[in-house]
Amino acid sequence: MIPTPAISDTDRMDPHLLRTFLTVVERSSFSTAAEHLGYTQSAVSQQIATLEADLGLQLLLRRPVEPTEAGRRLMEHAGPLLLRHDAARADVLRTAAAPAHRLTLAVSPLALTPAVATRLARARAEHPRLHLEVRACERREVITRIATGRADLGLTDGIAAPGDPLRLPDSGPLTTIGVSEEPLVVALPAGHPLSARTGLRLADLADAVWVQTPLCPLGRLRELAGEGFRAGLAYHGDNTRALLHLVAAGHGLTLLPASTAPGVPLTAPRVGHRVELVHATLPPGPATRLADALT
Amino acid sequence: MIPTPAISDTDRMDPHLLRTFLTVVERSSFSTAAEHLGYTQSAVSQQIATLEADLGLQLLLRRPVEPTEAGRRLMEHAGPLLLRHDAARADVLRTAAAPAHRLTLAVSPLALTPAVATRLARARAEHPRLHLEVRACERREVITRIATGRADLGLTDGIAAPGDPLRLPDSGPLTTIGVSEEPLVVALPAGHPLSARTGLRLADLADAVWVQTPLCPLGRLRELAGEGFRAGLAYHGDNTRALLHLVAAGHGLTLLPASTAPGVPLTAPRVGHRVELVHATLPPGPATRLADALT
DNA sequence: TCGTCTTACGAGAAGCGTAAGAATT
DNA sequence: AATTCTTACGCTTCTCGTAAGACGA
Repeated sequence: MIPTPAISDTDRMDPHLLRTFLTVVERSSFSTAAEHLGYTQSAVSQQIATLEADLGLQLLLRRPVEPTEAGRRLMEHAGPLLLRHDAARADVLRTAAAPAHRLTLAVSPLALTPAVATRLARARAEHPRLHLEVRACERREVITRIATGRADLGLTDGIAAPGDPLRLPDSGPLTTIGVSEEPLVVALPAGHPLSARTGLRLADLADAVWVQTPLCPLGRLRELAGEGFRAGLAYHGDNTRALLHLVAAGHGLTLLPASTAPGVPLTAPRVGHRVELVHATLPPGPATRLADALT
Repeated sequence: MIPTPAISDTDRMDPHLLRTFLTVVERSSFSTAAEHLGYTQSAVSQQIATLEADLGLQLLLRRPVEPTEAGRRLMEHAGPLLLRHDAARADVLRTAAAPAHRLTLAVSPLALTPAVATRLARARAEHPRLHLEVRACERREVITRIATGRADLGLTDGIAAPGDPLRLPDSGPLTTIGVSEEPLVVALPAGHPLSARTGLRLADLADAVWVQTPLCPLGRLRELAGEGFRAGLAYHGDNTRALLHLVAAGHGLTLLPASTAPGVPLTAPRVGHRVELVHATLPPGPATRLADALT
């Protein structure tokens, strides 16, 4: 057990220190982080020193800059903490914001499936006066944008067992509603041993080599189906066509929503592609109406 | 949408301001909060003013002190945020803590069922040199104690559909393992109309009047079974015998684990009582061994 | 008038930038 | 020698406490 003083130590470890720490670790550099944050190198150095003194632990190794064990632990907390922090701020400010007639919808790369696009068209038809702005972004950024008020609505997608909700990062009370589900298909190169199989099992998939890409995160597959899913080439873009080319060339397998990978016949067992609508507590007005229409 | 500056506004709204705000709202008083936190009334006043100026919103009405709409919104965020904050700190500090041979186990009032107590005895028998200290506390405090390092292990209980995990407040990465499940029984006074029923349905329960008590939170029942569950008398203690006396006297119904309410024959449909073991990432040592033995 | 919150003001601390100093490559 | 982090030092800003003021009950 860790001894704790009367009420709480809490009142150190300020957000700006955590943000600086996070930036330093991400960039592996005090000076670059300082530039990025608008501080001097000196200030960053002092902030890290304050943090380390406060906790009584070394958080970073210098030259090269790299987190220690304790630093890695703090890393895991700092991100979510700052997200919740920004989310709280945005949520409070939302109470005072005037209902806008221009709505921003953040969408992750694979969220705009044909079914979802159709639904969106129908919803817009019901509210013709509404200016809707769609902004594509990374999957995790959808949540961030909603939480921090940089988008009013969001569409995220992910892999889940049919009927199950997605596991989204925690940023306070967000409403999520399932909008669409469809099968996932297994993309593999011509002549791959699995393409001959008829009864496909999860274990077969786990033994293969997979392209490592945010479009089909291997970590999530392991969560759902146990270990395995060896990582091959990493692809960091959001272009499914390019991804399929990589698969065809034998760099590894991947899973994609059936509608995104036409002509791929092999359905993945036990898992599907799910799209969810995400939003914070909406002010009554066009945002609410659009959200309702989408559901 | 809310306009956002370059990187982030985050670096205001410091933890200590949130803590002060929370305390002021809880106590509905600046002066009492100040005393409790070890500040002057003046300091608290200034802190609240800072917070309000930063957000550009009034958070509190004065005389009587009461949160505004925005204030209530901030309230909902402040608690969880501070919990995560303390949890992060404690988790980092744990990396450096020496493995202790005295373990503290926090338990909620209904967590120590006969089955769990037996299990605990067996686990202790496997590790005879271990000093174990059991600390009873409120249900939500179990999580707080674990997260902030004021306990090494915890046992919480709650109501859940059979097989489902409990819904615990978010305070970062905690490990939870189901330890025991048993039926819930419906305690009701002699001669109550429901006692004659044989096929009991949830809807019947929702129509009745219930004793409002942390031992059987009505909010949780509504989450699981829809609205209804009218609140009767409120009982704030943790004494199940006293609670059963209140039920017998007709103040309302309640649900209790079968082993806690001997002689009550009526099993609640669709929901059960579940006990979970909770802990943070444990240092290798006695804590880990005990946790394993409990599972 | 009493209790309670706000405001004014001064003392101390904290935080940042400049600039010089180490340490590593 | 160049780069990068740390330290010294001064300045500014912040924050708190004391004390006086305002506002309600």
